[in-house]
Amino acid sequence: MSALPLDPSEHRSGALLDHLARRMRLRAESVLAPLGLRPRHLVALTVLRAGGGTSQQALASTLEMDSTNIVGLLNDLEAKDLVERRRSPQDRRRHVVELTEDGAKRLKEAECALAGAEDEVFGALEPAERETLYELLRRAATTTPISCGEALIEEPDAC
Amino acid sequence: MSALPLDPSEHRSGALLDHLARRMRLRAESVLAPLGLRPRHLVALTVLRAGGGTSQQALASTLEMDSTNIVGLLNDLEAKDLVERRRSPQDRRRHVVELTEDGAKRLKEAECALAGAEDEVFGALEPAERETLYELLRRAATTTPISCGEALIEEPDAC
DNA sequence: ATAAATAGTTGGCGCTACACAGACGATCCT
DNA sequence: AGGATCGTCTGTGTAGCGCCAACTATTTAT
Repeated sequence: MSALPLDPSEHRSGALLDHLARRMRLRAESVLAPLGLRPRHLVALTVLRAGGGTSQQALASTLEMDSTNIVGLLNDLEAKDLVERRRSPQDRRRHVVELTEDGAKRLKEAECALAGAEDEVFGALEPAERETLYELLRRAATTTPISCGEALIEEPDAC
Repeated sequence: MSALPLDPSEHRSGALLDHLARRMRLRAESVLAPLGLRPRHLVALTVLRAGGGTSQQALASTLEMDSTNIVGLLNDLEAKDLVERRRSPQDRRRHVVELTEDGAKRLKEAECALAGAEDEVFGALEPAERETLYELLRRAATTTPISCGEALIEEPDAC
């Protein structure tokens, strides 16, 4: 298992990711509608659960969204008491955004409700494989991109 | 490997998938722009490469897009000679859509160009893990959802 | 042979997501 | 005091995309 002729040169996951995300999102939309949530809310809640209390601009950076649009997103979530905005004691300009208990519960409910949708999309994978997939995605998601200096150093562009 | 205490009950990949797909798409857009492509074109080309010659409505079903929008998508690709529409000899109403040589080449170029973007998004994963991820995504993507009767039979909704 | 169904195309309408820009209050840092 | 920063609000523009309707070419069913 050492000198595999592995040539991952063209094994780009981007398009597949896009494709599957779309499939999931389509299903998620209808499943989540009765819960008053949208896919994008789920993403925010998930990030919030993983990251704990973060400022809004940190959230904007993680979500890679414009901060002005984060406002509306959080307004939605706060109106439903799924999220709480508290002023930071250190810097009172900042809002520390945090998941409420209700938010965590609702997130869990939503995830539960999504089981069927995932069964459809990931039907080809066995439970253990899905778990592997989840783990890989989770790890990739919980690291801020570009943060390491890698991208700055090398840019070979030679495939 | 039987009675693992694995509890994947709340390990839903949907949100992570969405999140990472967004990150990739944002980067892909700028990387692909010089090639005259957009993320959605990449998805279509990828599906086409995997699936061989398919009718447009089959493509619409795979991509889970409205068939009227498939037309424009294919117009783009055909205008660039990346894709070919031929009438099916069996059923002359149908268009058999197929990747051209140029299309396959361009797709490969695009994938090559996306290497940097993936390095940013999947920086947390080692090459072998990325390969695993790719393989899981590929398998999940190359099976039509709902096609099996699974989803029709069971709908427990009890988590 | 005639009717009905199907594949693709075109055009238009409308909604949603989002980026972007401008202006504002509150607050921090010099 | 003055400038930078965080969050908020509002408005504008654009892109993706679903959906409806009409039309042609073709197949299939009666």
